Amino acid sequence: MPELPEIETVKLQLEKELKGFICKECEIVKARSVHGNAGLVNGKKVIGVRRKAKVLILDFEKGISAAFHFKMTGQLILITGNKKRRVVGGHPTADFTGELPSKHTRAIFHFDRGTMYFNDQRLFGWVKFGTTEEINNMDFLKKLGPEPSELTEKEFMEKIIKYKKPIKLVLMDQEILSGMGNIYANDALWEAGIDPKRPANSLTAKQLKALYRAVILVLTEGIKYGGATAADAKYINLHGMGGHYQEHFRVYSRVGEPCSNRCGEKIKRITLGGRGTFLCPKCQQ
DNA sequence: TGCCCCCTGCAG
DNA sequence: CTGCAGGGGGCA
Repeated sequence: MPELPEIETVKLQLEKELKGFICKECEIVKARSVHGNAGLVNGKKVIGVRRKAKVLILDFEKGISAAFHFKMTGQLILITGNKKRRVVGGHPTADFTGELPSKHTRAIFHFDRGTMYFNDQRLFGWVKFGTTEEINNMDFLKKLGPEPSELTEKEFMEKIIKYKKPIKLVLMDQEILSGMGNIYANDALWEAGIDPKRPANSLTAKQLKALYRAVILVLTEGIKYGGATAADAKYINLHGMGGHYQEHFRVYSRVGEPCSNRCGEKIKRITLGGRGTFLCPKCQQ
């Protein structure tokens, strides 16, 4: 799923595209993907688009909001009046080019100037409706830790050093630090030359500093390249997909390939916390 | 903190 | 067929 840079990309696009659109009706296709009262947005204008970690929030007039979590396979596809597919976010399924609604469509926003489809193949994602206050105060958002960019180097170091679990799991724990997922955590650890299995509290000050820089670097780069569309290059040319970070993966999904621009060792895949973990066994210690 | 689970679909 | 997928919750 989309991690912070992917959601940020969708946010930036929707901010330009969707502001001022009036939602005539929100149609629920799959009830289990929709929480709260979708009818709240009917007849209301979109006045803002926000992001908190991996959660995308649409603010409507009269104090109404809708929060999306894409989890692994969620996506939004906006088709404007001229039938052009404009804004997409999330998993690279055939839905980007196929008929809409697709079999993965879970909710449809019928706007005065276009239609937006919330698709989610694996049904892990959700959209939650409520008053803006209810959305702002929802448990999921309140439990999130700070995003890396909200911390100074010193604050980052003091926070990370408190945990003894593997550093990669610390980076991915949304209650400690929010926004990073599997791709960027893997790449940041390579960038900093740190073994993902290292207990966080065993890192030296020098390594923590390098990690802070690495985390900020890969997230910034992710946003700059419009996120990562997919690990597999075959998706790159699909219409409407703007992400290019996958062309800059350091180790993520690159098992067996050489540790490029560094030692040339073969990149290895292990499992950590149940997730695929990629590393260079030679230059990550 | 470490497992197992929620789902669907695709590649090997 | 098995294993794997950008997330996260619940359980011991």
